[in-house]
Amino acid sequence: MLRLFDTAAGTVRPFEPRTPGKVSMYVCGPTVYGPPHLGHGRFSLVFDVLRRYLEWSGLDVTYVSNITDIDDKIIDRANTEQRPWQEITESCEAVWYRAMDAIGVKRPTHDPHATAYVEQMVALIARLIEAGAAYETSDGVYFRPLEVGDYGLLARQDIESLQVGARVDVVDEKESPIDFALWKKAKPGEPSWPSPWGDGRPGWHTECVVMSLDLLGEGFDLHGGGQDLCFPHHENERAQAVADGKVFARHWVHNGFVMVDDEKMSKSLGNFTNLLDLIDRYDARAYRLLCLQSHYRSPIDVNEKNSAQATAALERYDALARRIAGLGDGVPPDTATIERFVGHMDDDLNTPRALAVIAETVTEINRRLDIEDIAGTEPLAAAFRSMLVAVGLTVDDEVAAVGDEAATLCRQRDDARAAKEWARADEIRDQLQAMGYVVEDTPTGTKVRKG
RNA sequence: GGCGACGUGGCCGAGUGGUUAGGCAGAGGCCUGCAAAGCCUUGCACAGGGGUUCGAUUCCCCUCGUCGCCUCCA
Repeated sequence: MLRLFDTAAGTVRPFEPRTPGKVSMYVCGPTVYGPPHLGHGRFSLVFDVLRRYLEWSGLDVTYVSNITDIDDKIIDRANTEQRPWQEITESCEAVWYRAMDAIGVKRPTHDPHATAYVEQMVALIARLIEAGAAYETSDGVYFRPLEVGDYGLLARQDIESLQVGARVDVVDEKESPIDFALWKKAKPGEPSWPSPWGDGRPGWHTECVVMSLDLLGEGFDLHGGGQDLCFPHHENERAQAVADGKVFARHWVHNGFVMVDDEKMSKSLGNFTNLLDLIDRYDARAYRLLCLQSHYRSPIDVNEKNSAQATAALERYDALARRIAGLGDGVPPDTATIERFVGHMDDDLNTPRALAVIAETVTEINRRLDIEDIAGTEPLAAAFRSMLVAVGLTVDDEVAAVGDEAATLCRQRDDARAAKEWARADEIRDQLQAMGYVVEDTPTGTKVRKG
């Protein structure tokens, strides 16, 4: 059984879905005002791995991840660029999904947009006012965290220290510095929606409360995001749900931060924090492998060296995939291997350990193939493929189609080698390498692939 | 000021009170016509100082260092 760290409990505990066999998870998605960065990439990959692993385990997963398309930053950008804000949100969303597709993140089951939920948000805010958890001021509606008994649960701080530490400017009409806006009354020129408190727009955190409960229902299984979302975002979502008398998420999962090399290095790295740049420079799978190589709750450092290392590691998987093409199809995966893998994955998603099992399996398969133990290889090959599916890693087992010219050279080289004309064979190899191919001799003749 | 995380061999990164993580890179060997791929072998590792213990990298305390959060950040 899967055990996961739960931020609210502060400890690893069993992950028990509300309905056996089904999992409902909500992962806070992007605010669409700019290109996705490495942090977006990490949380997307971490929760994609979790989702795939659950599905691989036979569970039916409903995965909801929102698109926040109402936000001050969107409005700012629209004003700065003199463009309609919808144009910004639409183009950013397109870029977002392009990046997600590139790194192999499955599309969510539902991707609710904040703009489609304004009415429900207004209704929630009205109920919160009625319940005494929120109050209207001249510029909006504010929430009173002090009304929520266990406020600070996710932040792991008590409410007093939150008040003492609050760095926000105290707005005159706010009762407490920790109160936050649920509704912002519109200023001239701002996009707005009607409400009992005048035209305006939703404030903070409300959209996720409404959308998660609408699509997943009360007491949904898991709510996730980056560690920076613990507070204030998730804390405030939870506070609103609690104040509304709702049972909210049963399990809170947060992934660690992404570090990029310090300023000294970043100069040479350029705009390295942009996810699209990373994909551009390295194998698109490399970032997933990097994320898998460290535990999801640890910080990871992304830099050129790590990315290059991950890319090199992928080649080993690809090489094996080519070697076992056609082997092990329809054969049950090796039980002992899968059990070890599952044991590590179930242990709070210990992907580094799980990856070690995969690496050991690769070695074992190669060893058996070296001695032509095909029968012994097949269950391991099946296990290898299965484990990759579980973590969402793809391998390239295609011997890439090569041009006619290269194919001809391969045949000529085979002829030369058969005739033991080594100088001629080496010459042709040099030629192929100059064309950008990696040349390998195999029992079935010269094989080339793009290096 | 408050809360929290972390410091492991050339690099990345798991883990454990006494026994091999794993990957990448390096060295040697096997295989190969030579390579490539693959396999085998190989590396005073656990920030520093105390303490508990028969024994600590692993538990406790302190120090140093790095980092995150404390209301609009994934």
